[in-house]
Amino acid sequence: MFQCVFSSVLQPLSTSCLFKHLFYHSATPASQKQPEPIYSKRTEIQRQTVQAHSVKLFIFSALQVARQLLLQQQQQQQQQQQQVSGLKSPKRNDKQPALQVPVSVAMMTPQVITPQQMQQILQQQVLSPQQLQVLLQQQQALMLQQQQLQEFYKKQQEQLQLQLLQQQHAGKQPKEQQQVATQQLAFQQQLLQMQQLQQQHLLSLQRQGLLTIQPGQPALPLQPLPQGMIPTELQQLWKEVTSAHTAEETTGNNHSSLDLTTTCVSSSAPSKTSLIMNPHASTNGQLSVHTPKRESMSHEEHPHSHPLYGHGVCKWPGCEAVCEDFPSFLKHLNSEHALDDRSTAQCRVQMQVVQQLELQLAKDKERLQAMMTHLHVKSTEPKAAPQPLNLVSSVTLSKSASEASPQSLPHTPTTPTAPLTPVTQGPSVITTTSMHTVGPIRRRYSDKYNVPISSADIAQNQEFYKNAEVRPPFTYASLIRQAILESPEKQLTLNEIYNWFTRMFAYFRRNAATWKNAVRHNLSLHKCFVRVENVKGAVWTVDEVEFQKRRPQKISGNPSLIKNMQSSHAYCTPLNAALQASMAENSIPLYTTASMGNPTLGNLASAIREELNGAMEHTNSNESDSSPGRSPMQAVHPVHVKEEPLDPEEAEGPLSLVTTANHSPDFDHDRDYEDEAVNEDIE
DNA sequence: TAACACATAAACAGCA
DNA sequence: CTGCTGTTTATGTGTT
Repeated sequence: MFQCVFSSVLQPLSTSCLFKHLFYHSATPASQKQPEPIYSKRTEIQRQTVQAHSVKLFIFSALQVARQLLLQQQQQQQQQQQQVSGLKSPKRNDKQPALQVPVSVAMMTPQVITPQQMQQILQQQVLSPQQLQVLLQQQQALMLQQQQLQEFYKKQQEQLQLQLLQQQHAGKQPKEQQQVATQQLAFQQQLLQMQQLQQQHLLSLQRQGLLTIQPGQPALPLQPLPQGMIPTELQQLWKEVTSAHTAEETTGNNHSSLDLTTTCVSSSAPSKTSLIMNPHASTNGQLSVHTPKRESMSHEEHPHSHPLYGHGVCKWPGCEAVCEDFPSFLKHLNSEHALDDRSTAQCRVQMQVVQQLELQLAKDKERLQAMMTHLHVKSTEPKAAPQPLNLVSSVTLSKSASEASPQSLPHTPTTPTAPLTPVTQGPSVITTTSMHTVGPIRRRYSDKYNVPISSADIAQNQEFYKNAEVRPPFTYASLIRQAILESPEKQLTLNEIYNWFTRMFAYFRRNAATWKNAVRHNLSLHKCFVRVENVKGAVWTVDEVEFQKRRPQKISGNPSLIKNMQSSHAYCTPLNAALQASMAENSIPLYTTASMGNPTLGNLASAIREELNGAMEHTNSNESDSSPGRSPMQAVHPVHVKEEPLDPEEAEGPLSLVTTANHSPDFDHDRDYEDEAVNEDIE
């Protein structure tokens, strides 16, 4: 369960409802402005962590030259002192007596060799002087790390104190604590990663035989951060620390021998957090070759490669503000996408989208593997580039992989918003939120090769297309038909079709003029769309006969596949079941009849049946020259034939299957339906 | 290369 | 006049 954190709403939400709910907040103005965008802050967090790490190693490298065995005693003394003082900075104890946020001592405990262990090692006399030196050097590095951590944490404590006081005066609402829980998690994760890094070092020492840990000694006291920290303060802390570490960056940036990204991904940390921390890591589970530091530096050196900026347009989800240059984009980013309720919620939505995509990708990969195994096809799935999920994507991959695969990295300068880019719809349709879907670029492919699958694809990726600004790989005609068929009365006004587009596809929430024009154009152009005059206006219906007529060219290849489909004697029910199973398996929350007031699944299933029938019908006609005009809907999906005279030019005799049922005088029902759907969405 | 399907842009008309 | 709706034409791209 989630809770909507918008200022006007505090509403418990399920995961699926959250998407819908948040969408209707998209117009909510930013309630408060803070200077730093979330993504930048995350990047800063990563960068600072790595930088701190690098600096520590650099300092250590400089120091180690002068260190000799004499350091043993000093180090032991140092450790003993720390143990006595509870490993807390004395200054912090002095400064934070009352309001100090509890800090886990264990978290601050370095994974260093205890004096007992050191003594043990020395007593064992099993180490050569060189080994001892190495050990001591490593130990020293850890000590430095630890000191850095302590200082860092102390600084945070101080800042936190200040922020607490400020907040008490400002009287901020407590729900803000939830709004930036993501940042808190990220911060905790970074600290945990630091710990794990130390842990890895310790383990490596163990592997080298340089260190033996006593059985009773907890080797890996990994403990989470206390939950007492207030995220808003952490934001400020990070900012402070960021500025404080800027000097270090200039000195230590050449010594980043340790990459926290590795720790980030290889650790058992939840991938969710990993994604938060490293948006550039491939969601495919592959490691990004870019360290966070390089990433942020690249942003500084090549500002136009900002993942949220491209083609002069802000790429923030749901935003398409035109920014002429990068500074204006930064200004826009800071002003419009500051750390406020909306941005945080959008960020969460994005996280959910990515999570869902990952889940789906994993499952579909598994499925693909099983299919390939079953079909005895050698798996050509490369491990370097994520493959598209569906067959539609696979079809397009051969053509578009070279240009689209870089889209899996947000670094690419090419950016979404195809309609804004007049050149092609090729790589531009992929957004940073849709790294997996490299494929569905050319809608016509899907329409031509996989019409039966496309509807299932719509259903299967419904949530995806609703939230990710990816161009759906379906033609306008298919989408319009889908919209009309999903309506309870199989008829929609133009405006309702518009609403369906925007509701079902995030992609169509921008560049309205373009796609609306295309919708109108398609409605007028294709005979399969029939305009029906009504008392209160005109509605559009689908003439299935005409729609099927334009099908023969669509499924042109792979007759064996179609034959296989035909051979399935009762394909409808299994398909429907498979569809539902697939949805359930992928844990994709779907509209249900109950939640939508709109039997989407049923309509989709019937649409699939229809399209399958249509495909096979035309295959039959191709093969056996059977009558092409007969609509499969007559057998599978009977509809009510309205006798009311239609447009005489469009009506095609008694076979016209225009679904104009229930033309009640009170035609406001359709508008009500829209509103109902919206309400259902919110709930 | 031609035919076709499709997307996109745009002009235009009718109407509220 | 403006905006919406609907029609039509032109153009470019990709596929067969």
